[in-house]
Amino acid sequence: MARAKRYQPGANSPIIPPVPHESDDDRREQRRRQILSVAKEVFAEFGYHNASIGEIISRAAIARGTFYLYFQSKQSVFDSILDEALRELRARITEIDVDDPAADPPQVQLRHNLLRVLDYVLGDRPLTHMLLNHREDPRAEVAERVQVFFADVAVLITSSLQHGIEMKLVRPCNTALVAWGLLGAARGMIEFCLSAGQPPSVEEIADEIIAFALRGVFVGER
Amino acid sequence: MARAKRYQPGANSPIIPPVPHESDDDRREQRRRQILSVAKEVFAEFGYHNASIGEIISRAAIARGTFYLYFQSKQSVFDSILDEALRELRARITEIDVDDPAADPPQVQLRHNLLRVLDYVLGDRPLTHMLLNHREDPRAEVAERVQVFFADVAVLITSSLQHGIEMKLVRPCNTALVAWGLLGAARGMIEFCLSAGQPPSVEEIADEIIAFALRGVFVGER
Amino acid sequence: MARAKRYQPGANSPIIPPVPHESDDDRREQRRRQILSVAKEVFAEFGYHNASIGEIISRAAIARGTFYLYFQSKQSVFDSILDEALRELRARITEIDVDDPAADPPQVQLRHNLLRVLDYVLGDRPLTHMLLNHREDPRAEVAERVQVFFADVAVLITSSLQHGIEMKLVRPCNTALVAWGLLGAARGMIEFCLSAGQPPSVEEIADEIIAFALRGVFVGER
Amino acid sequence: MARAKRYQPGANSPIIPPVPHESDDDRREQRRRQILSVAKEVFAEFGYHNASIGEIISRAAIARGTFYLYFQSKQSVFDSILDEALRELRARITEIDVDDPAADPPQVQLRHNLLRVLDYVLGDRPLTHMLLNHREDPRAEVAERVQVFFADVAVLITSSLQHGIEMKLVRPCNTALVAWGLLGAARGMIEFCLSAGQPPSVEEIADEIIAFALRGVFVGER
DNA sequence: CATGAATGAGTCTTCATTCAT
DNA sequence: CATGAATGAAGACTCATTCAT
Repeated sequence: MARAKRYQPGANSPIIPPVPHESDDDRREQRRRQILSVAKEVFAEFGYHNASIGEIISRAAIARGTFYLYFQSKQSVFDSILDEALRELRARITEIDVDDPAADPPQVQLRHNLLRVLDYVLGDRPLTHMLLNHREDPRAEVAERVQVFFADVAVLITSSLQHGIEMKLVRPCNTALVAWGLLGAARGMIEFCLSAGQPPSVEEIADEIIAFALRGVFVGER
Repeated sequence: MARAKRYQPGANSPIIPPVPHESDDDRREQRRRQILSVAKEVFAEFGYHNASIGEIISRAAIARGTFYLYFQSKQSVFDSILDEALRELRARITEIDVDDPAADPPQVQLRHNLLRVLDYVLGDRPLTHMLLNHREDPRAEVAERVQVFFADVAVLITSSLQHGIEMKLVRPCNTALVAWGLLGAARGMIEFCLSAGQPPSVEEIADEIIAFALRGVFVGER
Repeated sequence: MARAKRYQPGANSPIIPPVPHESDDDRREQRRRQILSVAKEVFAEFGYHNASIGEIISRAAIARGTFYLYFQSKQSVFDSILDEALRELRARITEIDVDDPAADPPQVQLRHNLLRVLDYVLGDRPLTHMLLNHREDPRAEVAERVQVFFADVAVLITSSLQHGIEMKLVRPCNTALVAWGLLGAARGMIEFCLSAGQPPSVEEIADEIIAFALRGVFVGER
Repeated sequence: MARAKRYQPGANSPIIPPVPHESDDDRREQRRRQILSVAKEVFAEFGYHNASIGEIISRAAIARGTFYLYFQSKQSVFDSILDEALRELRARITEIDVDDPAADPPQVQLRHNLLRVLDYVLGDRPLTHMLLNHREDPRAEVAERVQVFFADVAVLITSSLQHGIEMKLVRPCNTALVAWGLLGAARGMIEFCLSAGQPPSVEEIADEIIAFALRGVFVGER
């Protein structure tokens, strides 16, 4: 029947659409996401090296071979998780526009960025663990992209600061250094929230970061 | 103080050398430190898991068995490195005294703290690498103590902030959150310096952190 | 002591040579040969692919890791075996000299070659098995060198035939084709001897091959 | 005869087609032969062990399960290929009749045998590759039947030689040894032809083998 | 009959640790 | 004390085969 469905669907099937159950692609994607999700937990819990395929497949309740049906290697699951997260994060970060008079004021834009990022990050503990803690192995494959991601964000912040200085909104400073400081501050706060019993709300965190950044960086009173 | 014991043995040991030739204990201690030093490089270069005993003993030019004569396990060298570093760092961080009128003003005390820490940290790249990047493996053996150390520092900062608020020196805020933010900012800047081609001077970093912290945290104009 | 032996041998050792037991290199070489020998059997018995490291170490009564102390990989043991055999065989095959009047007559030279080769080959059944039967995997790594070896020998024979034709000793023929025929004949006879209950003596085989070759190839009566 | 059934179906099947559309059995047989043909290529190209079901089904453009609808196992496809080849070869080899005065002279009979065999063998490269190179694994499943086939042929030759000696046509010799030699010579020449850029014609090969065999084996001035 | 997702036994390889010399 | 050969547990990955649809 499967064959008929594939090779001569019209010949022996009536009006009713031949796909009552969800499509194969959907099932495949579901499985993939299930494995991905389990793997994320395992990586968060054990770290890349101590995470074993055995643990992953055991939690996912699949066979060894099944894992390799969806991912080429341990490295590749890890990469997939990271890639998706970084893509998602990048999408949530937009450069702050200080030129357009129609745009929100910088503080508001910054707040929106922060809220979007914090929302995502604090909603996925295992993932955040991975992002914050997987910086081992500086020379080799594993940590590379996390580093690169943070570096990218730092560049974004740096150029915003530069811009701000030119517009007299930001006090003159070593922009790169301060950018890394701001980024680090955000990471530090997120780290705190992860380990805190009852973490502050996303809004509170965002506001604290902003208060911090505004006062620490911006010119003028406040 | 622990440091004194190591670097100025003459200060608290009697005049007469305890043995004609270099004492066995000294020889042992020398060897130990040599291994420790090499291991630090290797851990910094490869990360904990990819660092192999083979690499360590090869660089230290000792035999496999010799390594285990000085350390119980791979884990234990790692611990030793960390322990010493953390001890050293703790010794360089003193709680800021805002009560004693004879003491330096808080900003100066803070600056001294920072200079002492940055001095140590930026003077030992491999070590800093380890401290910043070895946070993998949250549940298991490896990262525990790094986490604990940073948590300790955060507590120190938190209580300083608390104190500051009471004395109206610091604006009211979520002290723990801000403490982790400050700590993160410092780490972020240090991380930047490690990867930067020509890092800023220790003083510049310290001043930027302080400018940052003062404005971000302290009350009033400035 | 071992250390003294290495770093200051003269300082604390008397006249007696410090190496009463056989040298470390000798022991290492012994071990290596033992593993090599066992591996040869296993390869001969199971074929390259079905031969497992497990079988080899079990027969050699060594641990898994020990194997990898002496050989980099399964492939590399196999290569070592082959390399040695081919080196040995090449050394036993000398081009037949038909020009030098002081040399033995061609038949005699040929006979010596054959005797030397047969001696070696029939004295090491497992090896011969490997050489005759490991021609699988035409495109990949394994069989390459065996093929190459036989091709080399064929070239040797071909040029001898060519020479022989020029000197009117050999009947005109498709030399390459006949060379491969002669080589095949020899391999066939050897194969027979391996499977025969009581194989003919080396001399008998050599003589039969020669009778065969002489008549099949040489010009004139006989 | 089996061959007739395959290559000249019209010869022994009635006029009326047995079914309106192609019979199910025919379809099945077609599929089977298609798989067999692809598998032969894959085995020839990769060798038994490196040949994967995946490669076979991919080239045959069928599903994994379908393969197992036609063959029990990887081993069994291999066996089928071999069985057919050996059946075919056996059919092309007839014992040389030296008694019947009406029969062709021995040389001619031999030549016919050779031509028939070479025709088949050189017309199917993949198959020949398999026959010549798949002799790995002496103890286990794979190579057994190839060995047996060649042994059978050797026996055939041996008895021919025996007969020839009795009739004073062949010089006295170790018949089994010489039989394997002849067989090996043939294989060697075929091997050469497979790897040669432009192989000699079937006739040339046959004649060279005969020249070789006649002179090497037969009595008298020739 | 056809399909292809799922299975899991089997292999190679690494590396921290031990111990006889 | 020093040595380094030996160990073996652990882990990643492959692939022939099955079976529900």
